[in-house]
Amino acid sequence: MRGKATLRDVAERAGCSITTASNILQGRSHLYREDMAQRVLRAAHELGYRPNSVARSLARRRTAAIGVVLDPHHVRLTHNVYAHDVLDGILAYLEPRDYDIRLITPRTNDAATVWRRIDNGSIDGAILIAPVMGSPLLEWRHYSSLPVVAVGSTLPDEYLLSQVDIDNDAAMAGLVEWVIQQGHRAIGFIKGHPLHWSAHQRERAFRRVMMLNGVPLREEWILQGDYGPESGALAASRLLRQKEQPTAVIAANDDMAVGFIQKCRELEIAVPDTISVAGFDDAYWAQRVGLQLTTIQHDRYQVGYLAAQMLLHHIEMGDAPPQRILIPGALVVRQSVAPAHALASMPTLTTTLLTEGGSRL
Amino acid sequence: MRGKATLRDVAERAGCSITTASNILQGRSHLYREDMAQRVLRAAHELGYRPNSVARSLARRRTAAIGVVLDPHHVRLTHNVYAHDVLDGILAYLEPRDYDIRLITPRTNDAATVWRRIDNGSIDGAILIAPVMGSPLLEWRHYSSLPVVAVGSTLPDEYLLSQVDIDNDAAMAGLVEWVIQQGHRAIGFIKGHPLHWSAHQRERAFRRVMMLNGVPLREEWILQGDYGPESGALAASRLLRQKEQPTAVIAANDDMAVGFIQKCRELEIAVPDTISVAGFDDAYWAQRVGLQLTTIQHDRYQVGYLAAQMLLHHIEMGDAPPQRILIPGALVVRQSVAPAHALASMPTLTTTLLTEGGSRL
DNA sequence: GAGGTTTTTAGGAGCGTTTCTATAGCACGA
DNA sequence: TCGTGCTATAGAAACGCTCCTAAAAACCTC
Repeated sequence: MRGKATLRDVAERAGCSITTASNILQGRSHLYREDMAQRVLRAAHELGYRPNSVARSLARRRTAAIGVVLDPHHVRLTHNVYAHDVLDGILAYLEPRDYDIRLITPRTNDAATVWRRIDNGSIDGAILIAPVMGSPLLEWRHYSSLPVVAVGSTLPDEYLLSQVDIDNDAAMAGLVEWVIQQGHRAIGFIKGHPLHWSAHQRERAFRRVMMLNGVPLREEWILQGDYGPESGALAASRLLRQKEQPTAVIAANDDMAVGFIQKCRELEIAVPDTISVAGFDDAYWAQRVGLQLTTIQHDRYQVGYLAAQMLLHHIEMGDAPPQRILIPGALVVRQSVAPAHALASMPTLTTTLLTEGGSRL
Repeated sequence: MRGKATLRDVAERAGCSITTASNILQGRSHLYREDMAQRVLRAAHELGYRPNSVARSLARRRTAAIGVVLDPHHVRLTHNVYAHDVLDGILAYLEPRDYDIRLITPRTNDAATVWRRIDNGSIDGAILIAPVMGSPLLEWRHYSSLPVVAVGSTLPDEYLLSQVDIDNDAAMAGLVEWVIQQGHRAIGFIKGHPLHWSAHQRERAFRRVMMLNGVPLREEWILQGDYGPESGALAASRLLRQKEQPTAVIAANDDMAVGFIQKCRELEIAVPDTISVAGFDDAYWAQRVGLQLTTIQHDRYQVGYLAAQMLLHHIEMGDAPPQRILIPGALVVRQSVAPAHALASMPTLTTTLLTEGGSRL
């Protein structure tokens, strides 16, 4: 019984036409006499009428739903911690605006299948979560004319995709700068996953700031990782086996930094006394485990929130030119990095410094 | 141009009726002559035709979408770690079956609004993520006739909801039993969030097994927590301030156990040498941080997978009676619990023991 | 070559809304 | 008495698809 009452039923019970019922239920009751409006509203209430959103979408040619598309590369949502916070931000923005969210996780690279699942009339626009290099999703403009915003990957302009991301370059630059200021001249780096744009941006910033400060870059101290903690541990065992070793290591993310530190503990190498370690991301779990990781904090929630906002704007405005928002990160100084030559005097308070602001395309 | 070709366009181009095009594109080409089928398929391909899923849903009276509903209580998805794994399992089952997922996060308790958002014809069924006590979602049967499966909360039978959950009772019983077998007779407990069914079930199992084994229950060692790490730390400072202290503490989840251990470290109390600590859940982040937490591992992914399977079954079968699946947990022995009187001989290998199996309603 | 079967194709009524357009009914001034 | 301009309401055509039913075409058979 419930959930099956249709507009026709309401109209019938109120003794009016479907048009009338529709108008009044959409809030246009000023068009009608007071008592008519009351009759319809009451009828709807008595029948427990709920408008069928599918029929409405068809008639309106708008679905009031947006798709959140996970790159096929991120096989499991779980393993993409990034996505959770972003999703929260998206939900927070969209929920009060009565938009629905469709979670789309293509598990194939077959273009026809992927696009049939994404652009089949069921959404008004989409947010792409961290598309990686070579992802079929990057060819969006080629397969779909739906508005779209990419988050978590700062993409080259030629893709013509709107984007919201953290400012990887500026944030990493600030971190490296700071480490150098701590007196370190022998600094290693653990790279992120080679298919992630962010990995390259963070590495590039590292190299640039090192050069600019005249600190020698030693390739044997720049190790490949994949953003996973195990790869950090692996990098540690590789690095610490070398004859000469850096006094500080910057990992492209916290997970690898934690893996690195774990391995150091196993090998009984003191952090930060013997070697300083910095991370990036300010991962939730790394914080509450007493590692006191010096890292870059950034607001993933806000990334999602702004992405949703930008997407709705695109949906309403029709095709606006692609836009890019970069959100600045903040350096969080904890205790995993010590001054290079004054190991005794470590900062005891947790300090937060803003790195330089974001930029716009 | 793209994404706008309609069935009519395809039919026109292939020189046939809409019916014919529809049938062939739905795979019923055996009804037609080979060349007709080819013509239609080619036309569709040339036009880049993609069936409009909204229109299809309306006509078929099935949406091929299910809703994943987060309890309003879990304000942020992020803070509900549980949900991620479950969602992964759901996605894994549903994606290959061409079902869509709608993420629904009601942020209000107003019934009309909540149900207008959930049961408005846009989904064929729903999975409820960990509804808490007093949640409006529990009145599902009262507001909706859609098939539904609850996960993460083992609910009383009277709600008439199908469920998939881990077997909190059996798993906790196994853990407590094991701790007692390690020789502990002075055991404390940190309770989970009072609105979560699981918190009560875990506590009840703790009390029962203690009684059954004739181990004295000391209420001053049974502390209220809320599943968050801070509440574990708080419990630690409360407990460790007492004149008499337990030799082991069981926390209702890992987050609290970790908070507890952190606080112990601060207070320079050795774990497990002075006090043993066990957790529950085998949280991802607790593992890779060197805490070596003895805990209960359970397969949240499978919970999601089975819930999705059960839901689809309900959708296809019409109203089957509510069903309940409880998945057994596994005791993972690491190093945070030491034998009560032989602190030197701790297990060095990580061992996994299955607790007793699940049960069915 | 008429009647009967079977194969192949088309017609058209939904599905539940929205929305454009039309039409009563009525008061008004000219 | 006749438009004119309101206000309050209804009709009906979409939206793009599915699917039940029926018609047309082809193929037999005697």
